[in-house]
Amino acid sequence: MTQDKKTYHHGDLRQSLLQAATQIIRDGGVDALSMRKLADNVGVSRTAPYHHFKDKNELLCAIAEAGFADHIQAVSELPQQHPELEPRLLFELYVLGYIRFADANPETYDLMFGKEIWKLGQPTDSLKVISKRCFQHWLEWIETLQGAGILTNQHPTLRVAQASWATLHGLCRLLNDGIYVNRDDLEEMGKTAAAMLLAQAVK
Amino acid sequence: MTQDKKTYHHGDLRQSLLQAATQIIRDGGVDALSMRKLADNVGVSRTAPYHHFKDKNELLCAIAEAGFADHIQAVSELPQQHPELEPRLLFELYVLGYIRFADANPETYDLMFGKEIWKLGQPTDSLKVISKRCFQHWLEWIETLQGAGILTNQHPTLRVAQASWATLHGLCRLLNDGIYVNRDDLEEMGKTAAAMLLAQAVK
DNA sequence: CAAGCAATCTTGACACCGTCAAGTTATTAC
DNA sequence: GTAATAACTTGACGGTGTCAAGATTGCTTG
Repeated sequence: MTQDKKTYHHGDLRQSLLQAATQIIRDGGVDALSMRKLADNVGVSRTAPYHHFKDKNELLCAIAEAGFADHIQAVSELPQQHPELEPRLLFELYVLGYIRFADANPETYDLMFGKEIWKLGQPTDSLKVISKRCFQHWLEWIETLQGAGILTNQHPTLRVAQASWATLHGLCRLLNDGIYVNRDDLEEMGKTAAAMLLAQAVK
Repeated sequence: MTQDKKTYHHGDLRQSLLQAATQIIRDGGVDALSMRKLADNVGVSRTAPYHHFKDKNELLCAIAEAGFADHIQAVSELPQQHPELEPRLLFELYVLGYIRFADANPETYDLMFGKEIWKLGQPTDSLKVISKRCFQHWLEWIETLQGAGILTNQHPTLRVAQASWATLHGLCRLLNDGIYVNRDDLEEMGKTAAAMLLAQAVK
């Protein structure tokens, strides 16, 4: 896969690195990504990437950031794409969309919400910002649904948002990590989860 | 920390390894555990551990297994310790117990339900058995609660069990991985989650 | 257009890691 | 007591992230 060098200066190394890294991760998981292999893959020396990313952590943050951007965009489009849908169905669609994203990009999802970055590494400032924006988005929607009376009002918005997010997140993790939840159950699980969250509102 | 060797044969290396490994993990996380440091820590050569565990994966499985045993025992004791409690409160206690366990032993929890073993490594047969038993336990309880009418009957027991587990698991992961859920919110979060799951039953 | 400076990329080195192969020592079984 | 076996050792291999120092190039300013 090593491509022969043409010029001393690569030209657009940063972008090439991100692209190649994303591909490697998609193929073999985060653990398949090493700075050396990545560099070799792009056709530069082992330490060349360090001129564009302080360290591996920063590279991973950049990938996660792109993931958040994708996620936010996909989610933002939903209401506009289905303006006729009533809130409950839209909510279900959102839930399914969330789960499908995690299923389709398990490694990116892992990076976005995993301990690799948040606990072990140290999230970039820009990553912090965009991840917060992602949750904020959810929070606002939960508030809307609470207002519309289809989500419980008995708990603060923040709590409901956290709890519901946890449900989706937990589902995705169980699925992606390969324990307790089977891939075939995905769609049904998503609908069950959505229904259970919504059932809440009935007083 | 290296202790000087006394005899060529250690005597009870397997146990010592497990103990030391658990300690290392508790202190510095799973990533702080290396076979070499572990061996050094116990006072044997680098490859001595390999006579008791096929590889690192098997060691980790053994630790996770012990974690499951602890968890199952703690949970099994609950109903006996509080026989007077009504199911709803018992449920809340269970939820809080679950979360507290994850909070008190984040690294073990990670090992028990994380991809390190289930996705990347390969779970030991005995680990598979005990983890299944753990979930089975939960499943049976959910069934009981469904029977008592304090958990929804609108979805199959398996689905409800998966969804509720996912909620707890997701909460613990967000907390332990350091994203979206703060450690100070723990108790309140647990109660909210328990309440949201139970609110379900109201028809 | 030339000179110098900064950005980019290189090789070399270091300290780790998991684990295989082959040799050594102690314990156990006959 | 001797043979087999389990427990443990050192040596080695290929892999990792990343620091330091040097080479090459492109850009800026005079």
